[in-house]
Amino acid sequence: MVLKFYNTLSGEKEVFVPLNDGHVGMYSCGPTVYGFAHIGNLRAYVFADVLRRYLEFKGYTARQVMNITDLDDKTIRASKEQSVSLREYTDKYIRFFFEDIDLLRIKKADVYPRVTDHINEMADMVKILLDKGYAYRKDGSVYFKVSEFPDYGKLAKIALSRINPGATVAADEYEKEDVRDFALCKEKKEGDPFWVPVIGVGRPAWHIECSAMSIKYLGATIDIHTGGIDNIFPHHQNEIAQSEAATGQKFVRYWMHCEHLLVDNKKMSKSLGNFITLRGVMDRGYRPEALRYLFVFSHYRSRLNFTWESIGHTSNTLDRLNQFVERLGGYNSSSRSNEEITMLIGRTAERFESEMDNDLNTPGAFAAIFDMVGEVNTAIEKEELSTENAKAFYELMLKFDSVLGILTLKEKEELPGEIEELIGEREKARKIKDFKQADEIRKRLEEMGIVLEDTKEGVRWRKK
RNA sequence: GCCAGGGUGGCGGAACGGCUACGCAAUCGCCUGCAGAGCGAUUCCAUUCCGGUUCGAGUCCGGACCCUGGCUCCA
Repeated sequence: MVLKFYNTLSGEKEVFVPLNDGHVGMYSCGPTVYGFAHIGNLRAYVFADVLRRYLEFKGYTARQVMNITDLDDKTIRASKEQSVSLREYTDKYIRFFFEDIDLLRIKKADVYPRVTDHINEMADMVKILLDKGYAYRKDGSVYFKVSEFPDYGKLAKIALSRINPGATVAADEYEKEDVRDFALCKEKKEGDPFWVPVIGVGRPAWHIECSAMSIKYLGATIDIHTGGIDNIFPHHQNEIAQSEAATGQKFVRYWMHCEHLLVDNKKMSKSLGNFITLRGVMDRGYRPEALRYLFVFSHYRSRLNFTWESIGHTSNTLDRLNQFVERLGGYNSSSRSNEEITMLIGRTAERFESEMDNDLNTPGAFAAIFDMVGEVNTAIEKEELSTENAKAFYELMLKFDSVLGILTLKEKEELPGEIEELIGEREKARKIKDFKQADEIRKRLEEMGIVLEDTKEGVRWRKK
């Protein structure tokens, strides 16, 4: 099976071959920490997470870097408004960011570089660009000279000649030589932090940070760079120009972008009142895994329409998947297996992998899983599933979940003695068909948060 | 205005030009002391519209309508 990814740069699915055998270097555009992340931002992080987990599933080791943008107009303005230091202000939202990704079971990247910790690296890079003639100073700012970089526009598929300078901005509003040029460093402003001592200009602009930090932690050329689709232009386009101009080497081999998330078919915005955060989802009583499932269930290159109805459905599916896996975990039967069911294990594993190999086709992977679930349930019903089979399916589900990250299996925890006793009492009552007593105990347990389910293999409990 | 990507059942969401994806919801039955889970069956004219190519179109071509994003330093 061949792993393929859609590369924004070529506009095609390409066979994935990392630069170094068995190892993948990836950079993911991270948060600007001036407020809570909304679920659209979170989708992009979950996408990067699934990608990374799948690379590991395939046997690669991955080194992942995600930037934290703590220096930009928004963070500066907000920290000033609240009269706290920039650091103090952004620390708060960095904490929230890490809480969110923990809740969504996103694996930690290897490095989370903060922009304010890498001013020197950026300055060095700007200096190289100035020395090489790719950049120029103008009134205290530094700009990248787009006309010096012939491939500019290739990623975004915008021809330089087609950029219409006067379309949206008045050309003479900016003191650039060419309106298409973009800022590497911004002019010093009164009261702003200015941290580019090396070249004596204002603070670095947005785009340069990803280039400088990516090169520092992953080298001049990386395998994969991820981000939201709205980063393609100008952000990623500018990253390519800066980085390749500075190093003379290819910057990114595979560009992968995640589509937008819509809410009720509309763009999320505060004014529409459809700005949703993970906390907002949880306040409505949904588990973080339900949101993650919604993300993972759709393809990353499709727009995802979030509705409260859809996340409600999602929750039900998750319950059933969890129960299915738990049922397998505790399965014990004298049933003999047959060849068909044994072959289903390998067949499903293969299907899962070939779907995922196809540019992370998670919806297809889920179809494989659900087909298997149905067949296994039928086998249980027909008493054709052996204990060994169940164990194999159980392990297979856990393996899939190492990529998907949606199952919440109850740990094999001991119940308090009191509850154990009640369950025992209820079993006794059921044996002598004292159902009134049995139902009463079940009700009491439910009030204590324990739900009982009677199955062929005996009574099972789960937390409410 | 320009550029790019889209419009699939009640909802979500897949699909090398070809064989009911899948999930959720709904209805009925089986199982169960009951409940839950599970199983079986079923319902619903699903591919935005109009033409065309083809033995065959959700998929390719042309046109229309609608949606989303981008269009340079946070408009």
